[in-house]
Amino acid sequence: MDDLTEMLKGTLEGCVLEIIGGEETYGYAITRRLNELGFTDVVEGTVYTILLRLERNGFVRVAKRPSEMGPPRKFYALNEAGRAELATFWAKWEYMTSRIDKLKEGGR
Amino acid sequence: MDDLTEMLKGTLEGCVLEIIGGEETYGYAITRRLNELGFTDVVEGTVYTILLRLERNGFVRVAKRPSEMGPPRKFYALNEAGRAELATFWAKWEYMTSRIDKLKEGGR
DNA sequence: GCCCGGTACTCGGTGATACGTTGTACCGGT
DNA sequence: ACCGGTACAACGTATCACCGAGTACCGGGC
Repeated sequence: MDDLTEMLKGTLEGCVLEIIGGEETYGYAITRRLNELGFTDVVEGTVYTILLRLERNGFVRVAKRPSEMGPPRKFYALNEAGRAELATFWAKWEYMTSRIDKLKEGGR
Repeated sequence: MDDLTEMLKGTLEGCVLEIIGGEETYGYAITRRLNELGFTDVVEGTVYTILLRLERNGFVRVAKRPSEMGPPRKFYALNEAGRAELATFWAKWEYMTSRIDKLKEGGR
């Protein structure tokens, strides 16, 4: 699939929130997960900027833990604000997709 | 619905393409149409920048015609390249939404 | 005749976001 | 000792939607 970057703006952060909401995890693993999901072009640099933004905005709690496979990992988990943000994200997603699907169906 | 601007990036242009694809129309009317559709915050300035971009990228043919309700209007219609671009847009949209819905359903 | 609101388009600048690149650093296998 | 995989951070870049100001055409009310 060719370039999705513009279309992912505003939604990729939501995807990361959803992944973190599912289980406590870390940047490198999140990138792999997104790649498996089909977002093959998403690179680590992108995910880390999102994670730093989430941290700065107070949506996550962070714990640094050693790894057996390399350097230490920063594990992220949603806090209360993060769960609220995730809920608004899905609400917006639902709203937007329904309108666009309506437009696609030739909705007058 | 609160701010959708980030989420609309990359898709709003596709919406405009779809609207133009339906019938030859002009900027002001496209804005009204988007507002009716539910994208209430989309303003004229945004639509005009998209239209100029479409023109610059050779996706539309343009015809200026007088109006009985004010200044002359610039009518836009899709050309061959525009129809192709619209098709790719919907392909990307389909691709992206399916992946994200899978993520939402907890798809492993 | 004059202003005002609605119609219609253009242009310059702003902010947010994903991406590219580079750099740092830990680790195991050869 | 080197290399590839793991793991994070920081810089700059491009694109896009938005905002604001400006220009201009038109009809109706005063």
